[in-house]
Amino acid sequence: MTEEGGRQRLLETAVEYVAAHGVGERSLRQIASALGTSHRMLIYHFGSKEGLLVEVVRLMEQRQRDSLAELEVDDAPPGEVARRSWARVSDPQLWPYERLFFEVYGRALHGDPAATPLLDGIVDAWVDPLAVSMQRWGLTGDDARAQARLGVAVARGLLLDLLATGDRAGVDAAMERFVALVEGLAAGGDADSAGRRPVEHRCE
Amino acid sequence: MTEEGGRQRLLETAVEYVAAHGVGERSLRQIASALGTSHRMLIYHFGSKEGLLVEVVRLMEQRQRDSLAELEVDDAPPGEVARRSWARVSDPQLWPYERLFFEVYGRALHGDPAATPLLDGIVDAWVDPLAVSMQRWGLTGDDARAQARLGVAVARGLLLDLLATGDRAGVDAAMERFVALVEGLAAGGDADSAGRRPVEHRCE
DNA sequence: CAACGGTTGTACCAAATGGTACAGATACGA
DNA sequence: TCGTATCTGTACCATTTGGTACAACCGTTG
Repeated sequence: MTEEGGRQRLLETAVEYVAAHGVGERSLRQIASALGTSHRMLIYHFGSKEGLLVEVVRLMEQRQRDSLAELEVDDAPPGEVARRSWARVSDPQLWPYERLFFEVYGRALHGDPAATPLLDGIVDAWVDPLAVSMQRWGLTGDDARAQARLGVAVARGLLLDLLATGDRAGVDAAMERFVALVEGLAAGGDADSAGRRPVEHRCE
Repeated sequence: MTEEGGRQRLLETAVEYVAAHGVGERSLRQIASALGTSHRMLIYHFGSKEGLLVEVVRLMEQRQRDSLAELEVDDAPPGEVARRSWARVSDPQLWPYERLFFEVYGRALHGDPAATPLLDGIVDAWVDPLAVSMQRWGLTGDDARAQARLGVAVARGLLLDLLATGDRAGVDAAMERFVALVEGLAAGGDADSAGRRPVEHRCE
């Protein structure tokens, strides 16, 4: 009924289903019946199973970019940027989609042609805007990029941890620690401020 | 011919094959013929496809622990620990296994019973020994754990980046930056001192 | 030799898969 | 009203899947 009719709605519910149940072992028929349609319709709209997968991945990627755009990293200090991004990206509501991200990523690494589009900009799309905001904080281009790349890696690594363990507190503590490092307060041993004992102790 | 005969050898080559080609869409018959056997033999030795998967994951996990044990993080300073671990874990020779890791991880997140064993200790097994070594550097228990957890996340996040982009230099720079942060050189805004020069310059 | 347990090949199975052919719907403009 | 283009349901297809039944092979031990 919308301009593109049922296709778009079908695709969106497909993403939800696949995020919840995994894309791996599901057959067209399973997916279709969960979506309230027949596998015939999926073939009609998407041509093949792989065609469906491609669209799912594309939509997923687009959503990632959208949610990235919504993050205003304009002029906040780096630590605040990290903290805010983390709060956003670690929202339990997004977990199904992040699980899907990791699953499709795994597939893409093995060359699944339906999944590989996800790899385009999987890093740069996140690093580029972050790097810009880092530069505003006095880092040179290269250092800004490295710092941004590191930040993205921290977020993804901690997300992997969080999805596997569910240990929200432990993971948040690690992120706090990273923020402290970035803010330059860090290195040390005291619990409350996540690292008072600075560097100077190291060398003597 | 080894104590368990062909089974163990079969399993080991199965891991290699699966690491190279992905575990996702491969059928028993494909795997078998690549291993120079018949699918009948795989069923005989492992009971079912899932049985084979379970063993593959188990072996994979065991190897991870072994390679972890080989890392001597005894008394090196934290930055050096990070650098050494990274050099080890980012070795291109290991990439197939790391791809496999991510793929199986994706599966485990969606509840695949053959993959879930991988989740046990996926974080703690790495964090625990690292935390011990951190404590030796004057961090309290909680901070040491958080720092170790962060380190593991950085490694995994950068690995994800590296496997997707292949941009060795960029990823290494980000890791260098992390090392610099950990060593306390980085502070807030000073550009040139921040991720440039490694440790040796640290103290003087 | 015979008997035996561990191993392997051949042939087979029911079930499920992705995909297609074709006949109806349904809507809409001429 | 017809014609036409977009949909959708039914029935079907060849192929592949994981798994099994059964007989044969092999080395050892008796």
